[in-house]
Amino acid sequence: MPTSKTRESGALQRALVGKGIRITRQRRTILAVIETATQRLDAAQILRKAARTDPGIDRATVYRTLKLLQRHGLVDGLDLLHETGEGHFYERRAERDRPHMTCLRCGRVQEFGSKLIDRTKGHVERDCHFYIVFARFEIGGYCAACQGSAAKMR
Amino acid sequence: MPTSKTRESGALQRALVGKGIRITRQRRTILAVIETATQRLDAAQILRKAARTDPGIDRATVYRTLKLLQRHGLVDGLDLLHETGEGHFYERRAERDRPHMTCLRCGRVQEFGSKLIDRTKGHVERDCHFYIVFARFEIGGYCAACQGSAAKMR
DNA sequence: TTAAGTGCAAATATTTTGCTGTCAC
DNA sequence: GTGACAGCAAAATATTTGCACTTAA
Repeated sequence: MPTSKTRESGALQRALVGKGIRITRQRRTILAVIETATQRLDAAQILRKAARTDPGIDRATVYRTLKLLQRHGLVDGLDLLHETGEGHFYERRAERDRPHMTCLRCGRVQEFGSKLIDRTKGHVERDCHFYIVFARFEIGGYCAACQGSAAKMR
Repeated sequence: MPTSKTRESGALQRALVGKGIRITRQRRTILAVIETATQRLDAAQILRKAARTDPGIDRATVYRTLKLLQRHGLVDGLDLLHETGEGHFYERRAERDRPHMTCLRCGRVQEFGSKLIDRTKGHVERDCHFYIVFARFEIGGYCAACQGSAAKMR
């Protein structure tokens, strides 16, 4: 499964340092788990992976760290936002803030930029008096290469 | 509970009947709660609201009904890419394909329509040769009523 | 009638919290 | 040195399950 967009390693940690937040060994471990994750993880999975690096790490520390990251907008607690309704999963936030389209057949993800999206956001802020914290535009379908070979869509 | 936008009432129930699933008083109550909800509800909220109509209703029944609805794709539905466990929040499935904004403080969801979104989709289809199956545009932030009182995080 | 559904209570699972000793800065 | 943090254990929440009794179809 594709999509290997290199992420700036250590970005989360730098963000925390930039906010004057103390970095501990445990936090470093947890951040690394989240940064290198290839899929969304729930708290238990994060704990399990973190424990491979740091066996003594405690669940409470994981929960507290996730909450910290959420407060600072560095991860999305999907149970907060429920974008999927699935709940209690965590992932880095940045990835989803960029508009992207996912091919339902080959799984490839492409980003796209469009001024229209910014205009839409401006429109919402102005007309609805809504203060936007984040916006996601997500498209699913079939990419050029997969069209034609794409049979059914659920 | 006034829903400004009238949704076809009883649609969930009809869907279940259509699938040959038995309708009980408790299920009818729960479906009504979900259908008339103006925001996303978690299991406890659904239970509380359902209990106003049917005081004896049990949490286990709520959980079992939610699971049933999920299995049949009537609530929450699946996420597009990673399907997984269960969740904390539930909503009618149809809502999510429409552009909406969620207030991070009060949890209220408002839909909005914008021609700009359709234009963006057209743009993607044309320029990227991408066949769109679904598109979601989701905004999180603070609604007019919650602004100001929302400053704090910690 | 009778399989499916409900309530109840107890079992699990998940998340939070109070406290104390420790470590990052 | 000191205030923030981690670990531990216990509490608070949330969800699931076994079983006997009901009920929709």
